[in-house]
Amino acid sequence: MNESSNDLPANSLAGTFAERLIAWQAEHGRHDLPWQNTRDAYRIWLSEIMLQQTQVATVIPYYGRFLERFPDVAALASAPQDDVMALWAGLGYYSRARNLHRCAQVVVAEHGGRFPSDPETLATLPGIGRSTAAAIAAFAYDAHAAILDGNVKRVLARVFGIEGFPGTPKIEREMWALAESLLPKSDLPAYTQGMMDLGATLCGRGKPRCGECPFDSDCVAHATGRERVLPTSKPKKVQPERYVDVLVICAHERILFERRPDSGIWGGLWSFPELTPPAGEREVDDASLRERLSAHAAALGARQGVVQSIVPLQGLTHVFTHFRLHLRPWLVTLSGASAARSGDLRHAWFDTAGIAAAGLPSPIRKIADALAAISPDDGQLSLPA
DNA sequence: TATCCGTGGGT
DNA sequence: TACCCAAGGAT
Repeated sequence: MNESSNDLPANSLAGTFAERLIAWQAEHGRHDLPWQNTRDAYRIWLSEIMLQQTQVATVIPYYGRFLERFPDVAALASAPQDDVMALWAGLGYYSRARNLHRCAQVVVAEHGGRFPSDPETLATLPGIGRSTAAAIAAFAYDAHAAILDGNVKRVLARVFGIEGFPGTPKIEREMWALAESLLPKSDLPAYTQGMMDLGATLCGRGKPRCGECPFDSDCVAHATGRERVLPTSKPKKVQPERYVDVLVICAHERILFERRPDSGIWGGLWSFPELTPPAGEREVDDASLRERLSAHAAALGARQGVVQSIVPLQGLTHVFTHFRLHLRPWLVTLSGASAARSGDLRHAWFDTAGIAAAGLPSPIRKIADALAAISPDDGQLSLPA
């Protein structure tokens, strides 16, 4: 079947789309990002994973630190997961880091340490979906494969006037077909980079610079004055609120941390032990709350001493994609002569150096940093700043 | 198929 | 301020 027969819009642009994009990329695209100018599939793969749902400027420092610590896939595969998580901390979407680690191990164990060259095989690896597989294959091996990320969706929606939220399966199917029909026969790296560059620079979400665009005269959205409404935005809904009390348990100049389970929010990272209020009992009285806090803290820190004081710290609200989390930290100071070590593998006492090296989610890092600023006199905490 | 999964920047 | 959403994938 001829792929260009039915799925292409009746648009004269279709025949020259790739040529014009490649020419524009050579002249106006980006050529000096840290992960460009290499054919090393490891480096390309690492960048693509970090760039999933994450902007270029955010990724750059993480990418450099990561490569320095893990220069090749073998180094990453043999590293402890905790080291990987610590270098990823702050970047978000932590399942990416766990999948990255697993993927490296699979590449070493099952592919001789070399990334597969075809997109179908790449897409079977952990953390690599259809679009990421196409990007890796195109950049590293010149594969004839289409990407479909946020940039491409925005460009296609505007240039070809595609209505409807691109997150729905129907629109997404249309866009995959269109993206594949537009592929050139050669120059796949330049073409793929061009789609990303156009979407990230001229054809950005906010104010598209249509005057500089190679498709200016052919863009449906521009011709109809719909640059600002295409692509159709995601239907919004009210996000739920969650409340949680966290225990900042301090004893012997150390703080107790709890490793979060792999599944769920902040999976695999270190956080403070938490106390989720019973549903519908948000407004429990202060005394009973303190009683529960104290009991929980005493149970966790039993071998470190007895609860000496409980002091509320500055709370904060963290906004996630699908809910808002209200964090209420309590500083619990234990007193006692014990110098016992931490108990189980899920818990660990960190001093300031340990905190600095640990993989902490951003809001938890923020609370920890604020703690270090508390002087011993007014905070009853003797951690050095 | 819809939901879950972070964080930071832009408007 | 509040909202949108980024080089998406897994379940």
